[in-house]
Amino acid sequence: MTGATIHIVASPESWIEQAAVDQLHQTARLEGIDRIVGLPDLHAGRGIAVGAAFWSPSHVYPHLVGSDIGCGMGLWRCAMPLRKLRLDAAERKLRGLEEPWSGDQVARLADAGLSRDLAGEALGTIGGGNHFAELLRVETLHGDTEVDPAALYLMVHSGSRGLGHAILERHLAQHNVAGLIAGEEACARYLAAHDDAMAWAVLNRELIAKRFLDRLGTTGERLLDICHNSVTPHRGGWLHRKGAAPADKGLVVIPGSRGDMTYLVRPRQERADEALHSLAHGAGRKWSRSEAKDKLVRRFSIADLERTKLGSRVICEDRDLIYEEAQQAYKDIHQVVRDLEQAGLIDLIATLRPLLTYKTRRA
DNA sequence: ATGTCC
Repeated sequence: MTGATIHIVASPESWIEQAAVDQLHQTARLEGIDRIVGLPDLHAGRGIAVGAAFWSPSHVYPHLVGSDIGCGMGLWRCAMPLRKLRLDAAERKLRGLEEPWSGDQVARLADAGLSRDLAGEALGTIGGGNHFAELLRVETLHGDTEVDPAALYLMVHSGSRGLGHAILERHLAQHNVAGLIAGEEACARYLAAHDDAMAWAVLNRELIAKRFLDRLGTTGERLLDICHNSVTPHRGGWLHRKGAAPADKGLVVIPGSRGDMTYLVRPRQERADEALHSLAHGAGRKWSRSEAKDKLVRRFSIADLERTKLGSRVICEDRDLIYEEAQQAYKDIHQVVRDLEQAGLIDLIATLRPLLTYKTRRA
């Protein structure tokens, strides 16, 4: 009945909070959950640990995916070379990304195979929490790679905004946290809505990147887009990823906190199954939002946090949010990536340095 | 996380 195996990918040097491990054990009791993997960025969430993958041969559990269905990372190589970037000018030009996108939503939705009913004010906007759009440059190349060190890069972290939230709310109102049986109609309905939210989130990141690059007077080429909140068919069952990047969808970016490095990595396949074909999706929280605010508000001014230890800039005019999302609230990304490397799950391609992060101009 | 809760 409670036979799920739990495997945590983390070296003894990595600190994993007990509350998160306890949450994995709670989730292991759900009917039909066979295997659980915690990644090195594992941390406690609201009931469900973040940085984990859950496999079931028989059940789909929407609350294991959470409300931000399709949330993930996109990475673009900008047409504008790094040497042309003027940070002061860029900072002035970057504003208004919270406003609704005035382009042809219906056409873009149709291209993505989505109904015009999914148009709305949130499409093309970053949102709150840990979401951002960030300019980066190559810090280090690891071995032979086609990554261009003279290029400027844009990374976008966002999701399905109110759409995924509404899909989960609708499910919970009917079923609470009971699982859906694969093959039954209610399950198919959820999965159809989930897949729409995933496609919507991919389009959202695309539009955010387009708007961001428009303001800088340039264009970009998308190098990758990966979702870290999803449930997908896997080996005859269902693989839920809650803050876990897929290791079977090509290159992956693993972002540090704003103010630390981001890694571009290539998943290795030999031992991928041990980690349920999943990778860490970032540094992982060390402190909850409220802890971060309490600890940091006495030590740092807003101006302090608008410049990071790497000298990058953070545009975040929401003063609660800039404390909640400060780099100090996150674990060490270098250790997280070392753990994945040691576990034989990745090869490093490049380390990317943040230059400017846009979160919100909404005060 | 949230066309977000006070």
